[in-house]
Amino acid sequence: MERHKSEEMIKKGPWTAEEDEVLVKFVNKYGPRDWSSIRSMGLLPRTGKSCRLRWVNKLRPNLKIGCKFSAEEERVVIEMQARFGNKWAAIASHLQGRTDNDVKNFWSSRKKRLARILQSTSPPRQTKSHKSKDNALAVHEMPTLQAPEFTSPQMKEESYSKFQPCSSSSMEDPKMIHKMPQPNFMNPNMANIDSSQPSLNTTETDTKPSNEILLQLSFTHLPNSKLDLPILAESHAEPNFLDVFTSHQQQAFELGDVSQLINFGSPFFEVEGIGRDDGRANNDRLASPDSFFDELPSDMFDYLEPCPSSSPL
DNA sequence: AATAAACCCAACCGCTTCACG
DNA sequence: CCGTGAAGCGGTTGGGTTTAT
Repeated sequence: MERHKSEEMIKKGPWTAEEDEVLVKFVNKYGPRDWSSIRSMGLLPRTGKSCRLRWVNKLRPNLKIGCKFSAEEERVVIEMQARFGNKWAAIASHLQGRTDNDVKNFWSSRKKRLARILQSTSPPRQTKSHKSKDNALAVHEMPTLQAPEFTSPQMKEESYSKFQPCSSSSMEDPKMIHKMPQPNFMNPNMANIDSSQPSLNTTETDTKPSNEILLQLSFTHLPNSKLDLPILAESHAEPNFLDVFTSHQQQAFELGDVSQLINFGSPFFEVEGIGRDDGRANNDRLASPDSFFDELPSDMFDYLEPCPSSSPL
């Protein structure tokens, strides 16, 4: 296969120790910028993009290389993902020594683990004819889950101030603070929901945006894997925990098992009109990391020993 | 011991944003 | 204001490693 000469000039694939050395020397000399000049100067046959990525993910100082996420880190990731969506860089900026890639990989591996757990504990799949797409269509019948309502600017501030970026993170960028996603629950990117999926927002979404659901959060509040689980949609396909969640909710709803329905909900979001205790909004439950974490399925996260090289957050 | 499944992670790609001329 | 290139970001993939059967 004949290749264009310019393509041959660009190396791809794993980095060698020699390349790393060159890159580190470059950064030490010029700083972490002008990545494209690494190639133009003839130092490395890599694109600037590739160089930057290598530096950010592997070579920059104070990275926690080969160190699994601690319980505290898991907690931060879970909470921040619930609040802000898949803003991996923003989340990583709050975790010392972690990169967006780390957070992203962590999250997706837990997602896969979740899918597998659900699949392995689900009852035999129904036939296609029985199941049908009614599941999806019935979604709009779901009760509306409510995001915590910021009744005052102070509440909102307090909510954000819980997450301060790690000051020592070399990844930190002053711009990042401004770029920290706001809890715009109307932003489709926030929900980590495949755009092909039916929206779970019920009607009136545009009238009460701040109250609408952030459904991907529910992934962290799975029922215990030993419990009966919803019938998975199309188990030959990639399990989608949106499906799982909605079908579980629907199942509970259809069975009139309100307690199960609520328990599957999120501490951040309450079922509208159905309080956990007395029907009122349980503000004292909102955003409580401890209670939040206690509800996670025990086998979803590792809670590993703190990394020896990590400093307490 | 062999194999499959699950897990982990490095790296790439495409898109968006931003700065600058 | 507009075009362009650099940088940043999120999604995805592929391959190596570990664990389970």
